[in-house]
Amino acid sequence: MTKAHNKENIYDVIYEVVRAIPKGRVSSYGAVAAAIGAKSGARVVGYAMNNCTGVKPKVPAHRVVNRNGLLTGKHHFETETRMEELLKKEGIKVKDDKVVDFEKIFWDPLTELGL
DNA sequence: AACATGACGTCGC
DNA sequence: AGCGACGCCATGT
Repeated sequence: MTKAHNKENIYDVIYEVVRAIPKGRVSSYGAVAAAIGAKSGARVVGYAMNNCTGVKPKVPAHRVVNRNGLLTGKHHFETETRMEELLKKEGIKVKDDKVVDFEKIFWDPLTELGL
């Protein structure tokens, strides 16, 4: 298990960035990783997402996809369809487990946050 | 302390 | 263009 009472974990930073993603927008693990300083730690971002299942406030992990715009983590949600359902509900179109117009709705924290 | 795993990314074939 | 292998960082055993 985690350190529990540790502060400012790398996850907290990741959650913060993910929560900053506007509705109707999506981001990639690599982009978030770069935003937190771990540009090569895309895997760590995914790891954090896996742990965000019981994190407060709720983390919109469904807005985070891989570099291909593919919903690679849909299997980790409550249900496999949960992720695309949430995305569609926010106005994001999902086709074949892939985000439609991913490049257009892509939200880069490094740019949007002014980093 | 070392090995194995993972919701990724990039290079190579 | 599609598939495979290696590399990166953090976590768990």
